[in-house]
Amino acid sequence: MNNLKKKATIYDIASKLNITAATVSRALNDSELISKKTKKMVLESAHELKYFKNRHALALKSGRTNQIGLVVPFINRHFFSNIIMGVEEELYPKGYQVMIFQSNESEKKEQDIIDALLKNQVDGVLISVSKTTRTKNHFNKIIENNLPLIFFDRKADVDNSSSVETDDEFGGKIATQHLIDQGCSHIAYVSVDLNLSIYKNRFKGYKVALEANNIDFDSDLVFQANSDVISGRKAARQILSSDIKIDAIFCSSDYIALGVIHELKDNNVNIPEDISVVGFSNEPFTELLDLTLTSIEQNPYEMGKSAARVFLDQVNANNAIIEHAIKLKPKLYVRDSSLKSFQKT
Amino acid sequence: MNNLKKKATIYDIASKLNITAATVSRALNDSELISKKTKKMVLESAHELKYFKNRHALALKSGRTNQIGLVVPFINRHFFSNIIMGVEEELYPKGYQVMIFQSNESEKKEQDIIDALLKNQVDGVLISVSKTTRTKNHFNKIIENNLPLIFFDRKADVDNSSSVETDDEFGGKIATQHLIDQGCSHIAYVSVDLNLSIYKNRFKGYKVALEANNIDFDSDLVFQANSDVISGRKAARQILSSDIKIDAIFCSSDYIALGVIHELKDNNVNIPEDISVVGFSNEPFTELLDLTLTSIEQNPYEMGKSAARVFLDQVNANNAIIEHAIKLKPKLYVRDSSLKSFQKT
DNA sequence: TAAATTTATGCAATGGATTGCACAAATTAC
DNA sequence: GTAATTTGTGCAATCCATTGCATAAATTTA
Repeated sequence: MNNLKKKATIYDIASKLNITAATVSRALNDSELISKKTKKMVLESAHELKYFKNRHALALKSGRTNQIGLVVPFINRHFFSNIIMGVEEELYPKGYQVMIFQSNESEKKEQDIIDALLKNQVDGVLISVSKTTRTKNHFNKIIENNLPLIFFDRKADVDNSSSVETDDEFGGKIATQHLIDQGCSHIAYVSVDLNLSIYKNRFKGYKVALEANNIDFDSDLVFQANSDVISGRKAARQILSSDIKIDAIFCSSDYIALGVIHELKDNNVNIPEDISVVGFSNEPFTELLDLTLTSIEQNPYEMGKSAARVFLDQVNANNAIIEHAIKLKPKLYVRDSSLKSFQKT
Repeated sequence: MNNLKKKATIYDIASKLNITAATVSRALNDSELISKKTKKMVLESAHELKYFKNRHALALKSGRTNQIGLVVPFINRHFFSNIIMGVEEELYPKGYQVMIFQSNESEKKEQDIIDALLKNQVDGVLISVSKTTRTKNHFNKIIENNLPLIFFDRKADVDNSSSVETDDEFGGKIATQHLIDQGCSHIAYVSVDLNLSIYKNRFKGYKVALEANNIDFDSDLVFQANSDVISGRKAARQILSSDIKIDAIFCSSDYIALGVIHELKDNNVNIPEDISVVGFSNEPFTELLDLTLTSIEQNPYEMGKSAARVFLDQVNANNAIIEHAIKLKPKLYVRDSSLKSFQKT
């Protein structure tokens, strides 16, 4: 009943050719101390018998698994799922399996996942740190095991690790510069928690751009919000109800920008004629809106690829410690919400 | 330099307690032919030494890997990434690792992935078939290896496999019924390729609902489109330029619905007063629009959980062949685009 | 042609856990 | 108190591939 075709092993090849498994192994691994004739025979037989190395035997023997752990807060976020795509695309052809885990933004879960990964003897860990994480003992464990540790998007301060991030300051700068180029000079900034480095850096870019254009920074133009639509609406209401004159709003998140737009429209403010709006992240919905939203693309796919390459680099250097700190330049996508010359056709 | 803490093995426990590894193994596996005393000692030592079973040794010995293959067309689609979440949530606590792969809608890649999975000796495969897949030899290979094969969302006709799908006919029916309940009687239907079973079934549901309400089906009200915004616009233009009177448009995809809405608005058609619009899939953007879109939620997260449970069922039955064919009921989300009583505040 | 090298292969242990079989110790039966 | 059971452990093989060491075969050197 059970007609499983037993998988071929090096012993099958060996007995077929009347040689030993050791010879077969050497032939398959391209050892120099094997005759060309034998090598050829072995490779042919291997092909015939549809032989493939058994990952688990290899892992058991070598301690290396050709698996890496990839930890993200949530896999169903556009940003992270595209990072995953990039990582996979880069590592799969090199024979690595990518094990994906979600921390759900929980430090406890993050710790558990890392324990599990170490138990599984992964060859390295790529991780985007959970928002609630305050300690870094679990990250150090990875380093102590002499495994490559690469942070992407959100990093922790861990010795001997690498990181790939968005150049958020640059993103903040080009967004602001774009608004200035459109003729805006009273640009409000709506930020998410300024304690988080990504938002701090976007804010910094905003200020840098203002300064570069000789526009005085005005702290009254800075507002705080959470990264959601409701918060965006609230921020817009606050802006409108103050007596500050404004001709643009730069939002540190697309969701905030969306809320802002809804609220402005409800108050009969013309976008972008009266007020221009720019978001951040280039979420898929930005180009699906009636009034499409100008935003900053972080290119998560490239971030994933980049993180994967850093990992490969470390592996190729025999896990020698190489600290990469890569910053990827984000890109501005100009759309209806900020293009003053825009004419609805 | 290399201060890797060697991981503890059953031999470490054995020598610490002056017993053999065999005894330790039996104690750890709760064998009945071990004394309570020994069992207790072993469990304590295991805890002390932070012992964990080596997956690879287990896999090598048993041929079972506690890994399953999960194949989706693209992981960065809202629908599929939520399925993945559901699968993980269900299988991770049971000790399974979920290996995620993308077919990119390519039959060749799908075949390669399955070969790789079989090479890796996964314990089962959950897959959503690529759109371009025409053969099923690769699926049969899985069955021949006596492994559980579970299709989700899109299935192929393979003996001894199971499936979890959306009840598309039901979805089509409730969407149509909702429009009828809103007072519509001239309901256009915009379909994607009617050769694909999911669209065929949605269409069927549409017709069933019409019939149940004594509305004659009119084939002139059926239009074809691709699942994107441009196609939706085109379909709407076609509908408007014909002299057919219409009071609702049921679109078999949210992207089509979005294009339809854009086009209708551009032609000063009031939604939902003049024409109601309903989409399908409940994409995240549907509730972010100025005019939110009524749609059908397929609950991919539950689909993933359900598929995982079917897998566990088969495993628990010792891979005995159990053919599940599950249909999940989708749910209607009523929003602005179809609610006639809707009043903008 | 014998001796010294080089080249190619075999032997056997290793990595970690499981399990059928054998056997010793403890328990029960008579 | 001895025989018959039952219970608990140990031994050793197995899963598959790798690799240090030993050795046979082929080649070169003298």
